Amino acid sequence: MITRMSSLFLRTLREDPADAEVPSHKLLVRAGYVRRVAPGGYSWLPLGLRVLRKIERVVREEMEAIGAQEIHFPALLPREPYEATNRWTEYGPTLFRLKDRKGADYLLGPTHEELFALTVKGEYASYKDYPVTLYQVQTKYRDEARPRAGILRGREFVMKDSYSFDLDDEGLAESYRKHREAYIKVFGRLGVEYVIVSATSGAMGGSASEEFLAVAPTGEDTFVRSTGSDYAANVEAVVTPAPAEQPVEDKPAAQVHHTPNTPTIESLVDFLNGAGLGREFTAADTLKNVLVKLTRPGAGESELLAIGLPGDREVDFKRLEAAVEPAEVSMLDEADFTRNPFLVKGYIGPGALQANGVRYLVDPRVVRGTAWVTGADKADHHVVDLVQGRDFTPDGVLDVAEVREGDPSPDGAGVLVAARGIEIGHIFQLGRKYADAFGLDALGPDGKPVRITMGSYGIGVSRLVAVIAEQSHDDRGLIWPRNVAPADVHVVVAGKDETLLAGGERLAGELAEAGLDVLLDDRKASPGVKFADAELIGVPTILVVGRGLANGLVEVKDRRTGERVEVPVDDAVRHLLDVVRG
RNA sequence: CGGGGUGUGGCGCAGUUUGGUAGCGCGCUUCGUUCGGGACGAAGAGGUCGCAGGUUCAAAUCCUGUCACCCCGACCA
Repeated sequence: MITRMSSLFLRTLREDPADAEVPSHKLLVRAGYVRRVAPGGYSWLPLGLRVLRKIERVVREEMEAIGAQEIHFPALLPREPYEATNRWTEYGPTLFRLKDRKGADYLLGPTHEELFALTVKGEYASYKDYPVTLYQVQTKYRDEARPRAGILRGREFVMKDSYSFDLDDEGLAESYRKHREAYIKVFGRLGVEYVIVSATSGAMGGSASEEFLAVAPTGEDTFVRSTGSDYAANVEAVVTPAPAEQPVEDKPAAQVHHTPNTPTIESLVDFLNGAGLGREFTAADTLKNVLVKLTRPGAGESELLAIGLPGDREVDFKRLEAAVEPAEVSMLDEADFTRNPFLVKGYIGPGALQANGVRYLVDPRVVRGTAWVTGADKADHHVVDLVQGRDFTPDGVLDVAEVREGDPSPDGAGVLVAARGIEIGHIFQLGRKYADAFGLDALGPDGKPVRITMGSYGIGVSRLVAVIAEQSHDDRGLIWPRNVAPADVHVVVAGKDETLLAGGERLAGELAEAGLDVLLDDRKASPGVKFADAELIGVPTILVVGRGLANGLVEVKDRRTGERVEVPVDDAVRHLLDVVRG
């Protein structure tokens, strides 16, 4: 196929758009792949649509390869199924809701677990029908609080979501494994640099879950990996190893000390070390008690939650939010302290919390037998050697302290290092949450119903366009991997001479004849403009038909390396076929 | 939702402090010259200055209100 730039619906921009910050956003707009129409909403222009379609094709091929069958739901959905799973409420303001003319509630689907479960329930009733995996490539809607970075994070985006339905846990594990393998193939074919990390399951519910994160400094997710093993996890999902429990009997008795003007950890440690207690204290010896409010979706009232963690750590609010999902977290205000006079700012200890029925959860490092310096619930007083399991017993463990580079890896091998990533895929073993909600059963061989177990698997298809651009560009423009490039070869006619144009046309025709997609720059622009546009657009191979043609030579340039070779015109097609087909 | 900022031809911006009826670059049209790294000359087309109200002889500019958008933070494929 030949695409002539003289008639292609394309206008490149010389300057970066004013609203773009990240490279992929700037370049996709400048190169004429996408245009913004609304906050978080983008039009796909011809070149952009080609890249999107190529990614979709790779995704479809790998889904079909594991036996998944494509179906397609409406994006506009009725409220009822989401009411049944409580997600109409739990999804919160991120759900796009609208009313029809009769006042009935609708939503624009953010993800389609409900519909898939209902559809399978409607068609299948026997154990002989299972397992089955269905998928769709759909436009999804999420009313993001703040869309940003162009199509990296829009309110409308294309997602491939698939769902597996199995009779038992072993089947689910197998479906999950197949998806995991399929995703590895997809991202491999797309040339994306990524990591697979343990993840939290968020609003979807369910248990086992892993994320595929594309490595990019502009990413919004932080993940860690171990220097000593292949352990990797989203920071939200890092599990802090608990130290061994210790006996409580041999610990010195807890003692309350007058510690004037020590509302912060730093001032407390300074004071203790000057107090002549006969030992050195560090921030890690103190137990900091942080209070937050939790609001459950649909509930009007919030409840207090106290988190106890070593004084050298902060609460990581992303980890906290992930841990208490779907509840919302907020800070306490002055009114909360007034209402709860037992909370003495800067001197809060486990004693008053538990005496007043505040749920008290501690960091995994705060195990039985450990001794702490913590607040004595009285201004200017702290207690030293308060021992977990003897002097206080928390209500449970909550692992939400910040994760630092250099922390030991949870698997015991190596230490953690951090990096940024963009979520491009997520696989879940959902379990029976949705099957329970809809009573999705199969009649077993013994005549008894078997509750179906589900998996849910997503790929951010449109986001991948931006992710690839983010990972593959230079200061001149985009550099597409072969499998997703909008064309195989970009033929630049470098000059307005009729014989050059004729030569370019002829070569383009031969290349197309040989099965390649050709982008032919037959415009009446100067060579400089054409070269610059070719580099901006980013087709991996550029064929220059220019001054050498008089001597029977054309030039083949590699967009990525900049390497150029002259080849005889008569060898050009064969040479390019070799280059393109690798 | 908290903080910061911006609305002026298709795009990027100046003009607003100090009111006098809109300008620059890119892009676009026509003609000529040019033609391997974003050419040059000449002539053009294109703007209710976000919206509403007010002050004034006169408002892009001052006042009031309002809307929208962008960026940073809290949320997610």
